[in-house]
Amino acid sequence: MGYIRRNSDYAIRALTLMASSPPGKKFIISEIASRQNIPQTFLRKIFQGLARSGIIDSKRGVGGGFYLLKRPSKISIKEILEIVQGPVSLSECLFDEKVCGISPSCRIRKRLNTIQQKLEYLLNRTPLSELL
Amino acid sequence: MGYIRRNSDYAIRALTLMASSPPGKKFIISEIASRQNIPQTFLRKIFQGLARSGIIDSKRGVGGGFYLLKRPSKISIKEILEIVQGPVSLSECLFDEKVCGISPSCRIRKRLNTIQQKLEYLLNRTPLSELL
DNA sequence: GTAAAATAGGACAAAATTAGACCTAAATAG
DNA sequence: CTATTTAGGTCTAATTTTGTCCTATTTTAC
Repeated sequence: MGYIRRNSDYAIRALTLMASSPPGKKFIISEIASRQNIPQTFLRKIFQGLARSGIIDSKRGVGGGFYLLKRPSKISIKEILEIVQGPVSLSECLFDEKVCGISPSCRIRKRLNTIQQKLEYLLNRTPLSELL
Repeated sequence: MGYIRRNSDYAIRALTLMASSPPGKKFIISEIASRQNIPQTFLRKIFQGLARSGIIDSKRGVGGGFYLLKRPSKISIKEILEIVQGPVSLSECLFDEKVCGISPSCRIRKRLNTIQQKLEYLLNRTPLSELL
């Protein structure tokens, strides 16, 4: 099914579209949604989260819309994923200590953890600006 | 939430347990389930898939059970994941061509693809034998 | 050959997560 | 001050994941 859920997929695509215009340019949901084939109301909700996190900002009313606050080179895929679908994690047990009792000494945990760290590194060093 | 779902988490833990005994040793579901705190009936279903794939084999009747067919050093986490929860994939669009129309030229797709390949590599070179 | 021990397999149910729709509030233009 | 445009927030529907249950089949022991 894929680790990147539809919500973060939409987010990445929408932000990439925004990043390909001059900084500060405002976009209304309906425009992004129709250009990227994303359900409007869903994208709206995703953008609310992105706005709370400070990647974008919003302005209501006529002439309003959303606009990027951060430079595309400073926004990583990892950051987007974390905002939209939560912390990057290969396995639940890496995130939640109490899932299994043997946590600290667990060999499986240790191994998965090193893989996860490499994955995080890869996602972290891929900024939006690389996706244009 | 994590990419590794509960079913493959269970599979990895169960197989790891089996791998720490001499090859050919038979295990009954109820024993593995209770030792690893896994719901019996769920583990049974997971093991059916693993058996179909050839990682383990089963014997019915008295004295029956499941036993490893492949050597633990030859079973990678990637293989287990693929059997239990399907192909490793970072994003749906990498797997399913028809998710978005711009597939081949899509910059996002290309980038995610290289990350996915590295992830696959990492999972592939981590065999069960490393988890004991 | 019958009973007991074990898995196989499929249909079904519950819970959790994801995706999406709908209604409300704010800002602006006239 | 009203209509329009736009985002905010709550709620619902769909899907996926996780799990149960029941019946059938195979194997062994007596």
